Amino acid sequence: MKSEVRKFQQFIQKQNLLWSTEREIIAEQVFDNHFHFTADELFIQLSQKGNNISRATVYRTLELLEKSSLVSKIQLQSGKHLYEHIFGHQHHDHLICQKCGKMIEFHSTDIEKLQKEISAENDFKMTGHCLKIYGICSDCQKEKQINNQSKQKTKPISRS
Amino acid sequence: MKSEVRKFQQFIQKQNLLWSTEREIIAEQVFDNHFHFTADELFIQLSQKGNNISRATVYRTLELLEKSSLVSKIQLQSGKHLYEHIFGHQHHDHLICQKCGKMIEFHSTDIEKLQKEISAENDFKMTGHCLKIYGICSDCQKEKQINNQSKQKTKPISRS
DNA sequence: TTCATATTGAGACTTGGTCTCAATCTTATT
DNA sequence: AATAAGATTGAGACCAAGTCTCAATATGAA
Ligand SMILES: [Zn+2]
Ligand SMILES: [Zn+2]
Ligand SMILES: [Zn+2]
Ligand SMILES: [Zn+2]
Repeated sequence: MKSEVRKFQQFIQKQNLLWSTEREIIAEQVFDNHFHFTADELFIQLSQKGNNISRATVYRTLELLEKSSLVSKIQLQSGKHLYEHIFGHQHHDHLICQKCGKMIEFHSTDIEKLQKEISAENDFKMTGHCLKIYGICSDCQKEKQINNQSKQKTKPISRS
Repeated sequence: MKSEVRKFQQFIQKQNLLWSTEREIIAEQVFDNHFHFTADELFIQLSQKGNNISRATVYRTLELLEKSSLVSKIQLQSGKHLYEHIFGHQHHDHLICQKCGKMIEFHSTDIEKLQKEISAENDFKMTGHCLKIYGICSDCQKEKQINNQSKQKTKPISRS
């Protein structure tokens, strides 16, 4: 069992919930995914590996993983949600390419500090934040020129 | 006709679209709403005033209003969307109370500048951003103490 | 082993929003 | 004012993502 999965198990037990095989299988898969994924993509991955775990359980478990702070959910402008695991990594925010969907992670202690200051000024007890910068990544900027000649060479990711 | 509505009309015409009575009625209502609202709330408001405008048209017009930059859409953690009009105001971001749904607007030129720097460092052509700080507003912090005696006095806003 | 309780799967259901298309409206042109 | 081309609309079907229900099953404590 991966160490992150064990952490999740500890969280579940600390909450007086039960540790089920479904929860273990789902968590293993989540921590195997080294990129952002949707709930449904995860469900399909699990199904394809022969697990007969229902969509409801996948959603329920993702919610628990989020509560455990081992996984975070990202909202895209389209309204869709992505998940990513956090291996005790530093918190990060995202640059999101509106053309190809690519996400670049960054962390700015300056921005984080400013947020805390703004919260304090407003007598607001900050619990979290969400910062997404939208735009066009360097690859897609280049592609624009190429596409002037040969239209639409790479397929855009549908989900973005 | 409100001046913001006239601006919307100009936008519509500049795009070679048609200025319909429905678009005018919807825009008037949008600029009458001095708080954040959902698409469906707007639809109901209009219906209650006796307008027979379809949900589809409300959604279509909100999309146009967004494109015209007179209105902006805000995504909540819950996945719901709110709209707010922007009367040529300065761009702003939000502190969002997770208890009562209250939104406090703020603007930080420092944060904006840092975002531009981060984008430049990543060779990313920034087109927009979304910053939301979540937490508990000062009112709700106080209420916590009151609630220790008399439980749940004010009803939380469901949409948050 | 037994029992109380938590979890699960299947699929109905809900929500928020989009799409379709015939009827209607707008605008430009006569 | 009449016409015509094209844009917009309303009604409701449709869709995707996610939640809910509930009977069957699994878990963990005693
Ligand atoms: Zn890109
Ligand atoms: Zn990430
Ligand atoms: Zn509050
Ligand atoms: Zn606002």
